[in-house]
Order: sequence, then C-alpha cells, then structure tokens
Amino acid sequence: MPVLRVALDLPLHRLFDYVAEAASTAEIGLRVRVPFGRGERLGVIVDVQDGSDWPLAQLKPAGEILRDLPPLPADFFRLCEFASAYYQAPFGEVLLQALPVGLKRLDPPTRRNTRAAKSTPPVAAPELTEEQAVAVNAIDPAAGFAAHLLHGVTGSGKTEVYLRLIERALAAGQQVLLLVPEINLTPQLEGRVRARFPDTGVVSLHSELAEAARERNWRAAFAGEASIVLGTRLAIFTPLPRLGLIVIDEEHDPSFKQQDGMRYSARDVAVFRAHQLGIPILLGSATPSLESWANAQSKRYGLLTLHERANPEASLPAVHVLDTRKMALQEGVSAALVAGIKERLARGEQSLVFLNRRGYAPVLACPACGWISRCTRCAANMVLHLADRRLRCHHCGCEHRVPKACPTCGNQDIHPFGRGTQRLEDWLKEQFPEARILRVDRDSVKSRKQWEVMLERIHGGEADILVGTQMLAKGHDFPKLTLVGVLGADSALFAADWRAPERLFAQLMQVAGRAGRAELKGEVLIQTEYPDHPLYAALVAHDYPGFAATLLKEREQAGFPPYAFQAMLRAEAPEMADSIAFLQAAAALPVIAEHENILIYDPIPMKMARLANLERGQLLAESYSRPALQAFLPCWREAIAGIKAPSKLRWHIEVDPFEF
DNA sequence: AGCACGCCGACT
DNA sequence: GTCGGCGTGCTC
Repeated sequence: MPVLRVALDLPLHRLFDYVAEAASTAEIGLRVRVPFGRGERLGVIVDVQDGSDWPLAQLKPAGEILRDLPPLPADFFRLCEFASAYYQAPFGEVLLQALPVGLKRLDPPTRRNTRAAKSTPPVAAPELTEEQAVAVNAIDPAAGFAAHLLHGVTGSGKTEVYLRLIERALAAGQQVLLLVPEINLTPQLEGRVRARFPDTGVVSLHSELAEAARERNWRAAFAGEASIVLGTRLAIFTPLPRLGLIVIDEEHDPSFKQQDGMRYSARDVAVFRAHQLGIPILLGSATPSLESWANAQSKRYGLLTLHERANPEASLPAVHVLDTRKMALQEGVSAALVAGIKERLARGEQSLVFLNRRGYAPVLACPACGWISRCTRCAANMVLHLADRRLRCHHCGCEHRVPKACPTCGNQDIHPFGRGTQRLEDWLKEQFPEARILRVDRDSVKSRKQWEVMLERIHGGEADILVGTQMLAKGHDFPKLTLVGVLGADSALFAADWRAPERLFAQLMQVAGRAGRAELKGEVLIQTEYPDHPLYAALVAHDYPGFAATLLKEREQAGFPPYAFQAMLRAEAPEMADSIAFLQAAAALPVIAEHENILIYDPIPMKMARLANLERGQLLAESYSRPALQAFLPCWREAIAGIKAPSKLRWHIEVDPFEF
C-alpha cells in the first residue's frame, strides 16, 4: 500500500507517514485529512512512497484527500524547504503558514464566485527619463536570475521603472510579485498599479485583509488568474505558476522582517525565490539596506541609480542642521523652526514636524520622591496619553488611569517629562491658533480608512501643520509641503543597537523627501545636539553612498554583518536566572566544539529585559562563514531541544537577527 | 502545539 | 476521601 508523507502544522522537525488505499505521486501537493493523536488534522502530502521508516503496522490510514485546489507545485515546496532550513523553522509550519486559513480547515471550503473586474482605459505611461530608461533596459527577463538594486531618491521615479518592468513581464505572459512594506500606508501605489493595468488581474495580499478576501486573492494568484500580486512580506510565500519578476519596494524597510513565529526576511526569501526560478528581482530604495548596498558594491547585485528627481523642477530639499546647544528652546522647538512654520503659514504652504514618539509625554514623574511611571510587566516606562487621560505601555499594551497624585509619596505635583506628538500638537495649537494642525500617528490613524481620509485632507490643503511619527514619512507626495522639522532624532545616534543609525538615516531621508516635491522648493530643519555627527553631514549632502561606505567600513572593522553571519538564541521565562541558565547550557553544548569557525558569545539580558512579565535573555552565535553557520545551526537546535528547562521557558533561534 | 497520563495539596 | 495543579512524553 502506498505511504503518504504528510506535513502538519506542528513545531516538530519531521513529517508523518500514513497509509493510503490508492495514491500516486499525482497526489503530491494536495491537502489531506489525517488522524493525529486522538483527533484529526489537515496536512499536506509532500511525497508518496512505497515504504516508510516506521513500522508499517503502526501507520494509521490517511483520511480524505482534498481536491478542491490543484496540487501545490514542486517549486513552492522547495521555497518552503529553503525557508525551513535557513531559518530553523519546522517545515510543516512554514508550509501551512503559507496557506490562507480557510484552506487549513478540515472541511473543504465552499467555493465562491470571483467577480469579473470592469474594464477602464489604462492611464498612459509617462515618458521615461534617460536614467529610468537605462534602469529598465538593464533588466533582461531572458537572462535568468539577476538581482538589481535600484537606488533613487524620493521622487526620482522608481515606481515608473517598476511599472515598465511589470508591463514587460505581463506582455510575456508572466506573473509579477510586487512587495511593499505596509500596503495600508501606501494606498496610492495600489491605485497607480491598477490604473496602469486596468485589464489585468491585480490582487493584494496582506494580513489586514479579511479572511475571505485573502483566500479569494490567494486562489486567484495561485490559479494564475491574477497577473499582479501586490503584497506585504507574507505574500512572498504565495505559489505563483507563472512568476516572472519580483519587485521589492523600499527594500530596506524593517517590516520585511517578520518579528514573531518564523523570523524570516521576506527580502532575502525573495532573492532566493528569484534565484530558484531563474528570474530577475529588483530591489528599490532611496536608502538601501547595508546588506543590499554591499551586494551591489561587490557586483553580486547590479546597481541602477536614479540621481535626479523625475520632475526636473523639483530640486532636492535644502537640509539644515540646527545646533540646539546654542539656542533657547520652547517646548523643545527652536525659534528657527517656529519662524519657518510662520513663513509657510503666511505663504499658504504646509509644514511637517517629525517626532517619532507618540503620546503626550514618554514618562510621568514625581520630582519629590523620584517615582516614575514604570510598566509593572515590562522594563519600560508607561507613556502618558493626555487625550484619554491614561498611562500606556507601548510594549505590552497594558494601561491604566493617570494617578492624581504620586502613588508612592502622595505628592500632588507630578509632571510629564519629555515630549510626544500630542504635547507638541497642543503647544503648536497655542503658538499658531489660526493654523489648522493635523496630528498623524498610530493613535490618530488606526485603520486604512482613517489613513485614506487623512491623506485626502492633507492633499486637499485642509492642514497647515502636520505633526507626526514615521507614519508620515512613508511614500507620500504632499504637493504643498515645503518645510520639514525634525525633533528628538539624537537618541538613535548612540543606541546600543548598531543598526539604529542606518534606520535613522533612512527615516530622516524619507521624511526629508516629503519637502518640496513639486515646483516649490523644500527645506528641512534638523534639531540636534550633535550637529557634527557624520549622519547629519551625510543628510545635508544628500550623500547616501558616502554614509553607507562609512557604516560598511565600521561594520567590517567590528566584524558585524554583512561581514559576519549571526544567529540569536533567545529565551524567556518568569525569572531571568532561568533564562540565563538555559542560555549558558546552550553555550556549553558539545556540538559547538564539533563545528569549526563558530563563535558563541556570553548570554546577556535583552535590552528590553522584561516584557509582559517574562524576563528575556539572548545568546549570539556568529561565524565568518555562512555555510559554517548553516551547518552548525540544525545540530545546535537539536541539542538545545534536549536541555532540561522549566516548563514555562520558551526559546527560539533567529537567523540574521535584527534587534540587539 | 495539543493532549494525554501521572503523582502531591485544599475542598464538597 | 476526591478535584486539580502542571511536569514530562508522545503524536505516523
């Protein structure tokens, strides 16, 4: 009797075998109901064989094979195998995570009708600039795998390059996968794609889509009915029968990295997928990740540069650094910035004040006894939100009412320290009573709908001053915006996380790009206590390549990625001592000595040591050789699984870790 | 991960 | 005397 090898959604690094009455390799890739333990589960048939490693008599008979969906193809399995091996994640988990929830249910779902899209005339393609044409022509779809980095400042017309390449792929009968960091923050990109290709099936795939819509879109993509798939990181695992091109917009964006479950980088998985299929991949950014930049410098990736803004009238904004040590500040705002805003108000132009800290104030404190509003569950301060008079922990989400007096000494005179967007908004309202001020952060914009309404109001000229967090920095064209002020950026300069400067540069570059996109000249004022920091010098000079070269040199000297390859073992338990003891045991395992070129650091508490009542530690494993690290990790993982630990202890391995 | 079985404290 | 705590072991 044939034996089915079945992948199940379990945290186990193995497959399960079942006997089937009649099955052939034609069934590989189909879903199957199988008895498991005392219940039943849905799995995916990964192989059909004559025998099994297990005693045949112990194999249970497989249940119904579901045939409402064509079999998942071999290249999809190979993609999941790669991710599973690379990220040390169980194969079944990787595989089933790629399916919409409806397809993971035991009962075959009822099929829904897909409605036909109505046809509208396509929006005409604008003429390409010379640099755009060079970029488009550099990518040869017939040449097989090639990765290209498209480096272009905001407004240089990267999207038009994507659209031309998409057009070409569509003409060749191929599907295109376009990945974006957060689809809800860039509704206009989706609009642009649909407007340009009105007769082509365009579907979006992201986590905020309702279950039914996500399944419908996934099916359309898998069936090859949709030729353009526009999605967030999770879309990289969609099986696409005719995939011919992958485009990753804002490739540096941290949201391509999944931060829970399987901690994968959708960008890296995408490069593997393109390589596996022998198709081109285009990575676009104004501030590429150092990894991609290094790959372009070493010619592993092609480098395509758009130096100029597509609209020649729109010059790059003038960036000025304001040394706040030499000036009096009012509520953290310099007189120069106030004057700049005043000027814009008089001219009927918009200003944006960027402060990447939401809430009213980051902490509430008692000057008499030194009490501060700490979260009881996390190693973090509770942020004051004055709008609803609550203290909120931005890490675990717990919150409570603002106390009227100090909880420890009873002092009535407790005050907020520091500034968030709400406080800034209040102060700006006092300063500019005649101005219309709009605050844009996760507290004021909670849904895609609200975000669209907000964008419309900004575009419609309903706001004179925008106050906001990095939400405001994401790819938007505000034609009347001519001044950007940046507050409180310095803290990232000296952060323990060595990736912080790279992120700050990208963020500031992005927010600076909001200023002066049309015919109006833009100005950016950055308030800092470190005006001579090379990061600000690079911003003033609009010199990403110079800044990247400096950072890469530092990374090389320090032996950091991309010059070293890392994996982080993290443990969390109610007591830090248990987490650290576990990590110490992992650091002392004999498998480490059995592998060459593996360096294990000492266990340390994480920067956010306590989160939601769990105390967390981490242990870094490093190698100068990617293959050496990859050979080591599965052995290490297995040995770690054998360590005796308190039952409440949880652990995971993160390959290519982000947070330090 | 679930979900069993399996041995020690406070309840009808 | 039982209900139930979660410690450990297994799932083809």
